[in-house]
Amino acid sequence: MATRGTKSTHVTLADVARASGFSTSTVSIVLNDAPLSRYVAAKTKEHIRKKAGEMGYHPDALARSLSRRHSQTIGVLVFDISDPFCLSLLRGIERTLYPTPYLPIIMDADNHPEQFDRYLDMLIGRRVEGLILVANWLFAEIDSLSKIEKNKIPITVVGRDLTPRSIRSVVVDNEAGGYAAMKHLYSLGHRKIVFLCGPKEMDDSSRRWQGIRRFASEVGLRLDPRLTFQLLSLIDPASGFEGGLRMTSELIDKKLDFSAILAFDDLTALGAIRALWVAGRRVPDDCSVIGFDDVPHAALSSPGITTIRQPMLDMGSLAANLVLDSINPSGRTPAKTKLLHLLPPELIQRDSTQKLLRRAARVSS
Amino acid sequence: MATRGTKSTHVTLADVARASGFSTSTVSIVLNDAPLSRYVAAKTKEHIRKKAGEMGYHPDALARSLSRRHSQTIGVLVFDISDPFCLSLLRGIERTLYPTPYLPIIMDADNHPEQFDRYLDMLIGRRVEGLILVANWLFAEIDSLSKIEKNKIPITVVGRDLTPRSIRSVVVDNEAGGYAAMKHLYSLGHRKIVFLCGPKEMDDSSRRWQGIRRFASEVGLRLDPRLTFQLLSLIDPASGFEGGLRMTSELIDKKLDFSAILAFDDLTALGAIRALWVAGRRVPDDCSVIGFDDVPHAALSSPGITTIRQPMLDMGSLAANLVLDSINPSGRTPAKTKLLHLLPPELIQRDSTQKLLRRAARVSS
DNA sequence: TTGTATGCGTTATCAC
DNA sequence: GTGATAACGCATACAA
Repeated sequence: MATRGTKSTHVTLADVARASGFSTSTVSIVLNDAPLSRYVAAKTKEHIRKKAGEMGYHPDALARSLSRRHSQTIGVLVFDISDPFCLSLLRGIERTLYPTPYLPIIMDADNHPEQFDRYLDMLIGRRVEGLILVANWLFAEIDSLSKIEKNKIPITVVGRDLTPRSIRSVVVDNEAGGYAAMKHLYSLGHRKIVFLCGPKEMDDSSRRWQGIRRFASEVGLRLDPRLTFQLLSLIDPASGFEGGLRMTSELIDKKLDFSAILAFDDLTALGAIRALWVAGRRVPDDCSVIGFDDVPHAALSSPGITTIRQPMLDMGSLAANLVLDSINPSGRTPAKTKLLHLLPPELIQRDSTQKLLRRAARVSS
Repeated sequence: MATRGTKSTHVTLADVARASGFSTSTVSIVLNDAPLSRYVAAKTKEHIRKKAGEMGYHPDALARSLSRRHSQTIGVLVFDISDPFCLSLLRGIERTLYPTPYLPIIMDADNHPEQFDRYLDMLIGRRVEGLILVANWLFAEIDSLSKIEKNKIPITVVGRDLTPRSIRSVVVDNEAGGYAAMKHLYSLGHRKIVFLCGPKEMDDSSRRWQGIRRFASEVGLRLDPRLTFQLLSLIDPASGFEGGLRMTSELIDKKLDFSAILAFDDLTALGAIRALWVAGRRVPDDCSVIGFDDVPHAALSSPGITTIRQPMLDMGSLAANLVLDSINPSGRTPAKTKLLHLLPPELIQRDSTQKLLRRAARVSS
């Protein structure tokens, strides 16, 4: 009475078995190149393979996972995929996972915490064996993460230090980055430097700021509080641009003297450059600007933006390797058990910064 | 002997049933709010729900799909996720799918055809009920698509017209876009216009070119072949920038006279702007530049780039709706059955184009 | 109002 | 060398 439905259903193992005249077990063994297939006659194998190909058989991954009790998938939950920051990160993850049997499943929370939660549930429901969280900017809803801990899914977050909650984290060394940015500007001769800091709730921002101050104090430079600004915490993460634009415009209106801008990130730098452009000031001739992150954007602007690169490809790769390793601990894990993974940033020199010209007075006359 | 393993396995329906003292069916019915749950005592429901919550029960989506014979997933296969073009597209897809029970599974082929194929197989293997292909740039491997047709999975491609292969396609009206771009430049007074066309293999490019010529012939403008360039087909899609940069530099070296550049896309426009910047020419004062696409980038440059926007959010949304609709045909499908969906582009005026100034002679002296 | 039995497509354990 | 058969976790028709 059953199974005669040729409706819209997929070709199954049983179908192939029937068509090839062998049992499902044999077919399964052959098609998977299982150890036992060594004992299967070459002819049989060939025949089965051919038949399966003809029929367009695609093994049902769901059923397979159920049976094998592994899904062979790793969830990648991105808080905001439109953040240029995470693109290379995804690439790093994918490239690392590609040669393995693990499949990344990418979900994007679109900046909505509820969505983040829902997708997290779905990922758990799909029995991902590991989880990579790409957390950028504000991302407060860590409560939901308790679920994960309950389900003992190995997890790694990248882009945010969650070690206080004992979650393994991969982040760039923001302090070193801030230090490097400041050092770069200083060594070019800049002293009157504007700081466009990120929202204060943001850990990244304060770390970078620490690095900046460390360098300043090392060389005995006083940071002018009148030149220090702070972005409001914005709901829309892309509005670093708006922030940079607004702050810089105000700065120009106030007719304060400065020769360089150190922006919290590249988007903010882009906003600052826009403000300068509107005011008719040229970068880098009239003012140097340095950013942070090295988003794809930074290289494509004119002038190209000097920035502190986060090694995003590497960070993605590392995150992927970390979860892979905690899924099946390979060999003796060197120091992979440690919680915080701090990657070194890199100064990328482009055209938006240059040596301070002799003439010191550059107040907008 | 069995099932007593408290290893690292998940909480199952049976576990909840055992713990709550009811049968798996009752638990299943309650937890799914199935029709039959109307007849279950309120107390029972509450008890079961509470228990399930406490135990951290997450239904196994794999097993569920198997049983229900729907995966409730839609595969989204992107040829190159780092292409800024596709970000908003993904957003459009996600937002449309979010309120439905369908889950998008995003995969990125990272520009590699083999990877594309592999992921396609995996998606089919995971029994996605629909497929959205985000095809940008060159993307020749349509052969693999025969698999999909075999499996009768509803499919929609966006960003490329594949209707010749009778695949439903969502694309911007490139011809209209080219026309609009040309019209914009012309109406600003520009006559000596440089054309930076895309690779000739690319359908988008030739359509845009058609639109350009149509406008030109309407107003009786002769297109100067010496000012017309064509990008080589490049393996790396991001190298539109390089192409624009190189072509424009050569152009400047040749000391040809021009007052505007119509670039095939925003990246190419950005490259052109860089070349102008390097040569010390200002945009838009010395030369207007118009792009195509309106990638996020375009708004953030200084000057902001005037461009022809592809309504990517809408395109994503439409694609998602189309596959949803062919999964379960809702009501009388108006004209959703048609193959080609052409969306209108929109001129976004920013700062990179302006009225041609009176002084005509602008050969680099 | 709740429980029992069966099937979904695979894999794995054992017999033959 | 190959073929039955029992899980895997869930949903559901049918019984009670």
